[in-house]
Amino acid sequence: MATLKDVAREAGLTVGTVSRVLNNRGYISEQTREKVYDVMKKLNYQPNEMARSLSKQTSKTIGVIVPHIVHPFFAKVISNLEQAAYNSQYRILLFNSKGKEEKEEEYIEACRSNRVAGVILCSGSFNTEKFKNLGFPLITIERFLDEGTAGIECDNYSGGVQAAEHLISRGCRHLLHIGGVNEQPMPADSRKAAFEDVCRRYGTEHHAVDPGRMFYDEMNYYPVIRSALDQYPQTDGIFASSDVIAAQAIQVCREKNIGVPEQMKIVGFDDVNIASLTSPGITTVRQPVKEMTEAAVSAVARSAAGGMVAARSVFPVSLVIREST
Amino acid sequence: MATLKDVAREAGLTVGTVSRVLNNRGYISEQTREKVYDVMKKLNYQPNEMARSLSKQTSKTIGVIVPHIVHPFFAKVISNLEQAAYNSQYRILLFNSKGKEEKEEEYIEACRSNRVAGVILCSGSFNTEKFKNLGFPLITIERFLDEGTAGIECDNYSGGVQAAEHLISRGCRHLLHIGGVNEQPMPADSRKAAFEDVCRRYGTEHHAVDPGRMFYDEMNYYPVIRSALDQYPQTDGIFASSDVIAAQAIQVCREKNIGVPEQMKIVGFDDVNIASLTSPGITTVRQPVKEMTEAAVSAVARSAAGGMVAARSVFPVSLVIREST
DNA sequence: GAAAATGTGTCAACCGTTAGACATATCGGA
DNA sequence: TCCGATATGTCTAACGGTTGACACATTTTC
Repeated sequence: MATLKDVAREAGLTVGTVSRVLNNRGYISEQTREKVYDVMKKLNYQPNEMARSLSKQTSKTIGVIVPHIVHPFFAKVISNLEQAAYNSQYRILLFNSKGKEEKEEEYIEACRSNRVAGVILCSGSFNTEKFKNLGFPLITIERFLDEGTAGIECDNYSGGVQAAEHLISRGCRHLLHIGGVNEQPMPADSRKAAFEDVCRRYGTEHHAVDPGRMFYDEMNYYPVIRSALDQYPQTDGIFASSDVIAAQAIQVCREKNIGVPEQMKIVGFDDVNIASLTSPGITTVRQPVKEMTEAAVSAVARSAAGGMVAARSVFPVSLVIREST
Repeated sequence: MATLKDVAREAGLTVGTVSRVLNNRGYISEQTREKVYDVMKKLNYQPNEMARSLSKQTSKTIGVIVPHIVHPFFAKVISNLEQAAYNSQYRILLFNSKGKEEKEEEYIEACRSNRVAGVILCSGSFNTEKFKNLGFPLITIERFLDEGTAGIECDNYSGGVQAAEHLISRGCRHLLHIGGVNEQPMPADSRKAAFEDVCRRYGTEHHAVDPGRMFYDEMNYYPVIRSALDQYPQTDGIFASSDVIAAQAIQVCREKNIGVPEQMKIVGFDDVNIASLTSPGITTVRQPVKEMTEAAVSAVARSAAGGMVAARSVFPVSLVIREST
């Protein structure tokens, strides 16, 4: 593959000069500039990012670590991160930790080896010691981390409040919360806390169940939902902590001949596209994923440029009302 | 961040020696080896992959270009590629072309700049000129490309045959095929061809509809499905070219009070996890994504090592019978 | 007991690019 | 006339690692 040196030779210049036109450094005559561009095109030259990064001591790559790729929420996060990265001329190196701490650490090390500009961590493990002195910013999305440079979350508590109040205002009197899969404290826990606070405030009967970690990979929440509905048969409103769970709750209701929304109202969380594709469409708490991922990428960019970033950013959520309530 | 030089100094050796223990090259005494490892741990040393790649003239990174991240099939492909890459010590640089040719080309150039070991292309555009003389292997998944080093597909034709014969053997007499989103010729087209061949052979009445590209991003096939069922009301069997479409077809049937599988039998394609999570579960043609992605990664690895790889590999599919038929 | 094989380690060139130091040359102004 | 600003370009030391060439012991083999 052609190198700067080849371009320089072909253009009758030195590498220094060519590098200057490439990086818009110093003074270069229009004539020289054009000459260089011509030759680059002719030789089908592409700068070697490795060499560039090595020399500049920083790369245009962002490490993204997620616990799951197939789950719609994370797929949406990844997709939006890719878009945001692209807009800022970054690339993403994708890692799937599968929620395992060892893999997460291993991937952080891989990022370090690749001298990424920063890491965006959406994963759920916990070993905070390993995250010190990494040499690059560590941005988290929906995840607590003292050592992180910046934490980005949605307003989970407000989301929980909106969901619960909505169900109550729709006439539900026996509420059920179905939680996520996390074992460690997560920002998302506030959803449940808010739900319980609201129920207590209104004096509404409520229960909560939590799928264990075992369901994480498979996204199969049916057993929990079925057993929860068997245990609390009078339930007339469900607040599910994700749209995937909500979608499955709809199916379970169908099995049991419980009409949604007539006999059972269901609110999800996230607003991923299955929420609008089920029937009935799912009323859900929308996370502004686009804004959150843009904030994450721009935090990396700013931090890489030596700038300051907010230690914690909380994005507002909004209730999207569809047919399930 | 600590460098090889730091490690060497601290261990009282030269960089050459330290590099040797790192790469298991030449003879090194157990004592020296241990000393080096101790110092590396002490200094929290991580080799600089940039420098390494630059020197070795090859990287441990694979570029992955997909047209969609949120679509369950591609999410599954990405997830499996990441796993396969991890197993072979590769990392993946993820790009979302959104099916746009310009972006695809841009991303191929980005891969070239990053001196990837190879590119795995699942995207759908067409400009074959640009893909010549890249300097690295170009592996495609479910995609035709003359210039590619290797093409990996599933046996789409056989899948179509199995789906159609299954529907007919279950007693369907008025079949409908709902196609995918591609505008250009794709391996997946054989699904439809097979379906039509089988129907003709059995003398079964059949029709086919194709969603345009417009549905690509949104994965919203409802309008096509609804209008197809309005147009062909006697339909009693659907072969959908993806599980996402099949899942939506089930919903449409529910809307229209058509019992699945009693009045309408539905077969999907891919076997992504929504297929087993809908109710009824979707009978579908299973693509061996794990094997296909492993083949793709190992093709990159082998090709990077100067080896030969099959120009075209076709993987067998199998019918997974669930409740929708 | 010399040649060959096995160990152990050093040295320096090279990978492709960047960027600061350093020539020159031109030109307007004091 | 000399000075500093403006333009244009060259040279070379990094960046962090790899690797072949080479030096020197020590052991084995015939």
